[in-house]
Amino acid sequence: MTDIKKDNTEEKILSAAQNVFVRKGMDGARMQEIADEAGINKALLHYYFRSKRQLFNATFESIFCKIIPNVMRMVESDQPIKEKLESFIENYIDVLMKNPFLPTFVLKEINQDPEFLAELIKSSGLQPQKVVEMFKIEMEKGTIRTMDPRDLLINILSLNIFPIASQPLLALLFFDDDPKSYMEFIERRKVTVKEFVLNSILIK
Amino acid sequence: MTDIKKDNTEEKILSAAQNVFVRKGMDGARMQEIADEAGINKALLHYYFRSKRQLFNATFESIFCKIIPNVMRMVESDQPIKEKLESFIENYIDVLMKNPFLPTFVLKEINQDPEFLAELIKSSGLQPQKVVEMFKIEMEKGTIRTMDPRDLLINILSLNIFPIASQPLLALLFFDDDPKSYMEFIERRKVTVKEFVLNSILIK
DNA sequence: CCTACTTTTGACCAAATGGTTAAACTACAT
DNA sequence: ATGTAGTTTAACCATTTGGTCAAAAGTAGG
Repeated sequence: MTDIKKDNTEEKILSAAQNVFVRKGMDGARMQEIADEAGINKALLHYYFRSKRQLFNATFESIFCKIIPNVMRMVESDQPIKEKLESFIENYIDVLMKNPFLPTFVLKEINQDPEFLAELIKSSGLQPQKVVEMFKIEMEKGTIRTMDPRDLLINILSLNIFPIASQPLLALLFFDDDPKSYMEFIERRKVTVKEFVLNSILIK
Repeated sequence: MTDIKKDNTEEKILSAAQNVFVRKGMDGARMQEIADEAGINKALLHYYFRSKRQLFNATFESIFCKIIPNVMRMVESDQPIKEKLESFIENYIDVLMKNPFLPTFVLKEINQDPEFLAELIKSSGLQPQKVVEMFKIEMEKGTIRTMDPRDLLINILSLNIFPIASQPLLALLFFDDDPKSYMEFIERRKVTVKEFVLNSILIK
């Protein structure tokens, strides 16, 4: 029983912490609010995670891993480049749509603890060089236009992430502040971003 | 004399507030730190701006206006679309490079006070519809590929802003955490983003 | 020099906040 | 039953924080 109980409350805490931290950010979040959201006593937070910082870092890690992972799947697949890119963009936008606040949160807190972030990236299995290498090879094969492969990857990430991270502003500017029609717009981007990118780089 | 002195300290406060708020965010910033940075007494902050919120809003407004303005210049110019887009992208990346923390800051605090943001946009003279209209006309003329004009504008903004807003992360991932070589990369993007966009939409 | 004013300051306050501690509770093994 | 280990809680604490206030300092005109 002991272990089950422990895991249970630890999960409750982490989940509550995610909600609160994502809404309020590291500095804006209150330990009391997290405790309330988890339905437990505040001292218990410190029992499981010693300090606010540690709780925050644990939270950040779990969120960060959610948004990052599937870059690598693109590299390992053996489809032709066009299909690789298509499924990558589509999947990625899909993941972001299901967690629309996470990109904002990550951007917000990127500066908080640089060493921790570096550590996190190292241990996350992310290997951007691999992706860059793959693009290089395709360029040598002549399937896509020659350019700095880092530009290509960063462009794709920009097109995927930014419109979601800045949703409140863009929805206000272009969609009458209606989140629903903005999300429909993002849904359509699964197609339009693919077209935009492929039109730019594909050699026919 | 009265007015000059007043403007002076008010400016000092605003400038100090910008530094601190941009570094620490709304919640992380301390009134005392802002006062120190401005070299004045903390009570004076409340004398000029009644509350932290008001000081923050004033700060946000002044920063927001810095990054937003030159969208409209693109519309009003009478160059052909290709040149319009080229100079827009180049100018915009240039502005962002000179204020690399501002995009992060705006993204961070976009959620803080939605009504205030809406007010701000209204009074800022921003008219995204105008830009959208312009793109539509060009598509009808057949100079650029047909697509949702909002997509086009948002794509360009994404490609310009995101790489700067997420500098700390991207520099860590692709540039050995060396800010200098990352900024050189951004400088090169003045050219490569133009190519990327024009390649995608221009009809030759 | 005096007066009316604005600007600036130091001292102060109540509330909030992250964190601690000692006691109570739980479940299991002996 | 009793002891023991981990878990949970209420009460508490030191510090920080945004904000106030009355008095001092500065300023300009009469």
